[in-house]
Amino acid sequence: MNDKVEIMPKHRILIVDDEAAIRDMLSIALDAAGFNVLEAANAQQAHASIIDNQPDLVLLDWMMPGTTGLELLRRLKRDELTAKIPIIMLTAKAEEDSKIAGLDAGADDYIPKPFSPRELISRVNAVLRRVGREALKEPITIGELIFDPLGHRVSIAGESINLGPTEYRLLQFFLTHQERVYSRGQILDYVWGGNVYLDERTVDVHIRRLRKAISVAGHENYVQTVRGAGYRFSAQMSNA
Amino acid sequence: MNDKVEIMPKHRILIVDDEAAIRDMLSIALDAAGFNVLEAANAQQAHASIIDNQPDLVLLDWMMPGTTGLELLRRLKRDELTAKIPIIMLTAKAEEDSKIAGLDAGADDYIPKPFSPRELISRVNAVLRRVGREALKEPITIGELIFDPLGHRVSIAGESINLGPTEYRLLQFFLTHQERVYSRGQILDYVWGGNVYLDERTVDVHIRRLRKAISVAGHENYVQTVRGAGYRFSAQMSNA
DNA sequence: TTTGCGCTGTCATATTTATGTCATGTTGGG
DNA sequence: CCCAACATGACATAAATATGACAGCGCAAA
Repeated sequence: MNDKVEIMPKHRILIVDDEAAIRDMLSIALDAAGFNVLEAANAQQAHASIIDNQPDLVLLDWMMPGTTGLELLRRLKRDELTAKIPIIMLTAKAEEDSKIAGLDAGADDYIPKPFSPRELISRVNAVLRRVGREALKEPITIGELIFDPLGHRVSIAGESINLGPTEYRLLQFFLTHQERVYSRGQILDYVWGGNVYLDERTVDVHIRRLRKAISVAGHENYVQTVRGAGYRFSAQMSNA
Repeated sequence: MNDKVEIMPKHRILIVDDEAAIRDMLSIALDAAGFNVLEAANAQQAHASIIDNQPDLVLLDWMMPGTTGLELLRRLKRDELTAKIPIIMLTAKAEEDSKIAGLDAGADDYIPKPFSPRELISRVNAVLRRVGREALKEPITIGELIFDPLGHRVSIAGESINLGPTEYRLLQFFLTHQERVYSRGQILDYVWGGNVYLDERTVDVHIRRLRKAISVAGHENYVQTVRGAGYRFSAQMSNA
């Protein structure tokens, strides 16, 4: 058997609420429950933080000055890159309407105020468990290449492939964003995380390492160079 | 200097409202803002006008006798041909319900009555801008040729075509400006960018490279030479 | 604590690809 | 039939990317 003693990395939770008091309350409760807490006071901050920090879950207040929670929710769900981040709406309105509209727009759960910290934590965990299962569910197969998120393993034609952490994330990113060109800057943002300052050429090097790793058979040209634009992962071989 | 006097074609806006007074008010405001205005007094007229005139945007009253705005909205969004036309709902109901239902059904924005002409114009422009941006990401298909901006890929009959960055931009320019002649100077400006000094003959060379690249089958004469004037991209083959 | 090893990011250098210009061949209209 | 306009292939150069090497770092085993 394998070493399953892996430490679960702390989940990052972003709290979006215009009232500092509520943010503090939530923050304390979530922190005590072992989460990593981020905060934003409005939709703009929230959006920036989501791009930068890629939180695992967003707690989103329904009513906010300026862009409302619902609008932000829709915007997030419209963008492919943020669409899969689970959202829990918080609302003081006890009406069914809000609940339905929120869920329709893609919220994963809905917590009416007032709520107890216990209930909050329980719902958060429930949503994380659910989406966790879904996100990690099926391995991604492409030709002979199998990417198994559960086992954190990549194999080609049965042979297990050795990838460094960065190459693993890079491959995961590509597999979940196929047939589309990404600039080096974008790749740095999505694979390395928002606020790193790195030479863009670093991407080239990791691309090369990834290519080398998966080039066991003839599986090289999945990762394609698009001159002047960036890189693209494509299942459809570009040759005849 | 060059002839940069390109005329922005007026956007066509369809107003759908059963009250003539409101139609007039909207019409005047939109006309003053430089839009081309169409009108319809009920859902049937509206539907016919949308099919016939392909407006760039529809202003749709929520409450109308007979088929309501919401029903028309749903119908339009169901039909592939009209699904992409942006719709702004107008409503007297200030309730969240309407807003949510409208947005859920696919409306692009929602303006509660009463509203100022200024707000109307601003929202219309905002929606048109957003839709315009999104349109840039849509693949362009012309015969067997597919131009996919997101994948940064051009293919003919399924086969991927190899283009240099400049040829790619040149093709993109032509695809978004079809059926019109552009001088070499104009093409230099649009494709190379304003401040380059290059021999105009350079355009010829790139035109040739583009032609060669897309001439896999018989797809050559999309790019047509107009003696003494420049070049034109035309989908309708000019043979025979 | 020390040692060793795998990972990373950065360079300098090699390799590939794209670009603009030129010389020369073709074409079309008057 | 002639001339101006356009097409084409070749080429030197510039630009972008690939590659191999390397040193610092963190972590885990000894």
